[in-house]
Amino acid sequence: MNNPAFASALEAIVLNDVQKEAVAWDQGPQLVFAGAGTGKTRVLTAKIAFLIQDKKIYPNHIFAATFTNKAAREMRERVEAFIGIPCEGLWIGTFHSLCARILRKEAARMGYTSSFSIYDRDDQIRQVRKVLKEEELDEKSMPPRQVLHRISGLKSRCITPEEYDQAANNFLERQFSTVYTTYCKQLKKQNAMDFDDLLANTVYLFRSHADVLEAYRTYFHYVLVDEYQDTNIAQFKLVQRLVGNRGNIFVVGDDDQSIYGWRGAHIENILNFERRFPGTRVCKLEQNYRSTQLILDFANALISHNTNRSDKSLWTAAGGKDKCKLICYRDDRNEADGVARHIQELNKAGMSYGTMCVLFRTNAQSRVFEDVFRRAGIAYVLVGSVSFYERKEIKDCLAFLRLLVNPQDDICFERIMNVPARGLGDKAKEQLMLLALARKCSLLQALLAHDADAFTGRARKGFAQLRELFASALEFYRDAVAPDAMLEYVLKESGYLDMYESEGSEEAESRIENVNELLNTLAIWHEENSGKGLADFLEEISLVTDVDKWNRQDESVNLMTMHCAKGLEFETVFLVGLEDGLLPSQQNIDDPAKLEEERRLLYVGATRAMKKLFCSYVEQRFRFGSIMPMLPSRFLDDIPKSVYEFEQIDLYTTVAAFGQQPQAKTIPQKSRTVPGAGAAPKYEDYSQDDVHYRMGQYVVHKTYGQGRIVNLSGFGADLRLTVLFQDGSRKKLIARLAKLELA
DNA sequence: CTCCCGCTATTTTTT
DNA sequence: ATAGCGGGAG
Repeated sequence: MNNPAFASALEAIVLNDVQKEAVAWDQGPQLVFAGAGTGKTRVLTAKIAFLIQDKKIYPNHIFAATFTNKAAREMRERVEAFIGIPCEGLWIGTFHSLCARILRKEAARMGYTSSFSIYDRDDQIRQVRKVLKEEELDEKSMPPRQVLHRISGLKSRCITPEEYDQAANNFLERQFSTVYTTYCKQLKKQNAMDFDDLLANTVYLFRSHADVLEAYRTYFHYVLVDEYQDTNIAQFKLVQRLVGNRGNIFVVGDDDQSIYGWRGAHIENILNFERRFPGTRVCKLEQNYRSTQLILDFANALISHNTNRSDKSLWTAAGGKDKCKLICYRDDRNEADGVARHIQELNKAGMSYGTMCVLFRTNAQSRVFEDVFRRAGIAYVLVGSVSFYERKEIKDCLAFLRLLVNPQDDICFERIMNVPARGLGDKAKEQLMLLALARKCSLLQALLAHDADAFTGRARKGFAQLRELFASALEFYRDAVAPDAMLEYVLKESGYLDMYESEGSEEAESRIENVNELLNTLAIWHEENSGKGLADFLEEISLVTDVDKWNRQDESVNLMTMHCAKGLEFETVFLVGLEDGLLPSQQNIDDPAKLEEERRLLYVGATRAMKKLFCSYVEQRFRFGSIMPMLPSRFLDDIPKSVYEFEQIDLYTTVAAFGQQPQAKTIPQKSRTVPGAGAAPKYEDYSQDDVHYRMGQYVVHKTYGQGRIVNLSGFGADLRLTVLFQDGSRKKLIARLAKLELA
């Protein structure tokens, strides 16, 4: 180490000897096994800072892949705080967003334009359906989801349709090969990539363009990868190409926390790292700074039953007094009641709701907890689940915007062609398809190129309307009209909002609200990103997940899946639904490798806990519309009884104890819950960055002027305010973004 | 072509 | 239980 300033800064963040060694080593490839809570982020931050300050590498020459955008953002902030200068140039993000960035730049080389669409699952399913129809294959014998899963598997291993076709040697494989080939061809024709393409195409780009690879390889002086155990083969190939034989690579991971095998993650990447990168220096971080020894005993006992792992064992210097609890409840409703009771007890003892978290295997399990918490007046945040951007009405709006950016996108076109209904059904679509085929262009382009005479029957009028709509919208787009104004115009002209307004149902009402929220978000985004365009907005939202937006809140209990919880920590954790068939999941119960992944998932859940860990299972559970008997998870057999306290909760005592709690007056709503917005507020005001909003509060907005808060919904990052402004207008604002001042 | 009824699968996890 | 889909009627 030759920079004294850095050396003292390094002292300041307090690293143990192993961590220090990991940071300061500079002789080639490095693999750091970082168990749960062993200060992985700290090491990674210090490493990047070390490269910049001590090794004098410019931030823009560093390529750092993290698992979520949130992690990337935090890492960037920490590095900046550490070295004291901004690092905008640092290439840090998820593999997907980093690849998208490269591909937008090099799109022409790959036969795309830089405004290519990114297809999400929903778009992919639609595309697969379309292919199956074209190839006259039955959806029953080839379920789109399964087809997609196989396609994704191939792409994540960088197996091209040509390569697959050559290896296909029976009827079924040949049949599938046609589907795969057509699917890829169509995506390309539509100037679209799916999530897997972002990775695979970057690999292909480097594979087929030596000059491009050379340029990037020279550009990036160092490659770092976080959560390396969850990388897939495409990501490995990408890293391998970028690094070449220079050995300038640093990866951090924990094979015990590999939980994404089902989406192509290749645990061998980390287990075979040393073989792939000769001369690797391996460090093992085993000192845990998060949990009590009692929690680690539980976790270690569990994970030691896995065979496919590198040997290690977490320990901590911290003591602890609370033994882990295992509780058996009668049914799922009881379980939620019991958890709620524990939460309220802890809360009374001075622990804020935000320090607690309920973790489950499947999203569907959140329902009961939401119900019970709402009634008990416990504020909660549901992370994940159906995200805002996956809602039907939002996808419709976005489809329209995406079409303006990429008019080749037939999937988007078909989605909104007849929404609201304008008499354009399958027949009409066929007419248009023929025209598109003849001109070798997309559906939208075909529509724009023909006047009404080209169509017959009812389609005539419908297409004329649609054409008008797009012609003016495209003009707006070319003139760079503000995106929110543009969308607003479209929604009005197309009658999209009228469609829901005339419906009058509660559901339609909430859809309109959501659309308004999108308009708001769009307006705010536009205001904050004046240099950027619609295409940037679309990319941002397509690669952002719910966890990325999650912010720790003091006043709400967190609800999420165990997958979502990776990388997070909470003082108290409730692991619920530990039953055979749920965890481990029924579909993974017979495959030893998959079973190990399920065990790791439970391990990840348990190691989120800092002080208290409550585990529970039930005797019967409401599933698939009926009550099913359940047995405790087989994983619980792995754990010696001495490690936890067992308790059997009798139905009647639970109900009695819980019945004494004051019931909230609110009528339980059966309508869908907006993430984080459905909880009945327990307190009147919400704190957010030290700003307290409450009903009736007078506020000042930068553009709308003075107004009064007339409604509050959601929590934390999702806190929404309805403000009645002086000019009489009523706006729904996202508190986090609106930057209101208190009047 | 659209609407409505009844059938079906869905619940694994996500960039 | 429920959303989403296919099939049949209007």
